[in-house]
Amino acid sequence: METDFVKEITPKTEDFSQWYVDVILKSELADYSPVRGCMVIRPYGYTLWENMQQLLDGRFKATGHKNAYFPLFIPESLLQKEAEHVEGFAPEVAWVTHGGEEELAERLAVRPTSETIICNMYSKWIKSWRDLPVLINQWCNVVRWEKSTKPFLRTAEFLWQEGHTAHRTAEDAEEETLKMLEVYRDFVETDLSLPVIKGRKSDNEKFAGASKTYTIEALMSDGRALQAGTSHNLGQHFSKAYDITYLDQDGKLKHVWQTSWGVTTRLIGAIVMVHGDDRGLKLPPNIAPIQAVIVPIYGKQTEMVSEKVNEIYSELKDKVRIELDNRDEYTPGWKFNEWEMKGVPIRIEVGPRDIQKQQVILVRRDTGEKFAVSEIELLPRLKTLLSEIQENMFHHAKKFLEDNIREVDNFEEFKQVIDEKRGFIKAHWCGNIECEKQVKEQTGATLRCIPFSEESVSGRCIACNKESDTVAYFAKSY
RNA sequence: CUGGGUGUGGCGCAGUUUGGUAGCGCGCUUGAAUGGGGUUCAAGAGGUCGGGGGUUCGAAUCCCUCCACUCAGACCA
Repeated sequence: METDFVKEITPKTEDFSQWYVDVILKSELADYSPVRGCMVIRPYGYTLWENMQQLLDGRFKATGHKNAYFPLFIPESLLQKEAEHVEGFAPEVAWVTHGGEEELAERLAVRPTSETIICNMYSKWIKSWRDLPVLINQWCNVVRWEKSTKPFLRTAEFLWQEGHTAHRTAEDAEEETLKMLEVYRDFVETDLSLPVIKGRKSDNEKFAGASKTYTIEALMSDGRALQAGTSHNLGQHFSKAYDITYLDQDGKLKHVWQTSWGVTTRLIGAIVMVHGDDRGLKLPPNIAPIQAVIVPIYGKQTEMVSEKVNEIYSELKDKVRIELDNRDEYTPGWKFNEWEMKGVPIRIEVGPRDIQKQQVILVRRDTGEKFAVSEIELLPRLKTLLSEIQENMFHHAKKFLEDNIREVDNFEEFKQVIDEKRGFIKAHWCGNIECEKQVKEQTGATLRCIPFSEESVSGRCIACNKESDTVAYFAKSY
């Protein structure tokens, strides 16, 4: 029945990729642009991003970080100082070679990430143990010349935030790395209603130039995993390459210990893929650009209804993010579909019958539930309903995640689950990179993370069958 | 980057096999009625057929080439 509502959206079960693109275009989150691999984030999508930024930025400030801005361009010589890092990013760096008609003496990289230029500045700024820690975040765009792109999940240019910190000791850096991972988990689970698995990346999957990479992994509703945020302990790799030293209390010159961490507009893709359905988007109330929409039903009493909806609107407009849809050229039914497609959490219907009974009709986007509420109770009911929806969306997604984690202890079963069900596979792993590669080659699944939460249980490596007490999550991923 | 698919008003498509100067639905504009799950009627506007080159009297249609989007892989947030 659902497909009858919005005909422009391909059903999820018919073609998940097409469904995803349809939802993004029709709901006006984004559109393709004339530039290869680059999309336009439209006002509706950008407002969503601004809401996300605000909630994240508050958390960064609360943990002592400050925002700054570093240049878009990075001189080639600077980029090349940390070998592993360059090697990792080289294939996807965009280069500026000319200024006007004149060829530059040195090429400039368009930042794929800002470790190198930030480290360069840190080496100037940091002199003493008293200067530490340095806790800086930057909101910006970065460019990675991707071979194949998909709106929000992978584009040549994307928006993100990157935190870069410098610490006195290895322990401080590790603590910061884990603290920010937890900030991400809290934000993504609380405000985006996206349940995640927290863990560490294998050496093979870690960030180019990091000692350790921690990750939060989410599961899309087609059973593929998505890396939703990463936090890196950079150790002293960069401080040695970029000469960031401080004079410690003991009079010795030492290299700082660093971290970096980031999340991107990719999270918007995750919101679409986890919560969306055949009718379109479903947005968590905490970040929804519009939390509730009023749809008037005029009937023959245009004036009376118009007066009432205006009254309700002005009463609520400072208390929730609300919109009054008083367009005359569309029927109520059309509007219902439109706002459902755009994922607005609550719809408020007001018609002549309701006005008589001094009530309004509320409809939930997450469950489709429809019920009457008296006018007096509208505001408090809206508030509680918004948080109910926020939580319900989380629990719904959490159940899906839990239902799609399968424990497997032999390779045949592993292959079968990946082919037939997808989702996360929990299996023992000996820690050997060869075993990890074998799994990838033969099943297409990658090692997503080594979870924090598992107590060590001994078993046998899924690939080589050796004794192992390490458990890992594997999945096909975006 | 490898392999498949697609490109024709804003969107979805027909027309391409067999060359003859572009059509349908939706949307858009104007007006009227309608209004509790994509409402109806009437009148309009809108296209160098993805780009370039070639064959031909004549190309959306045949040939070459480039590009974009998309799907499945490889690489990555």
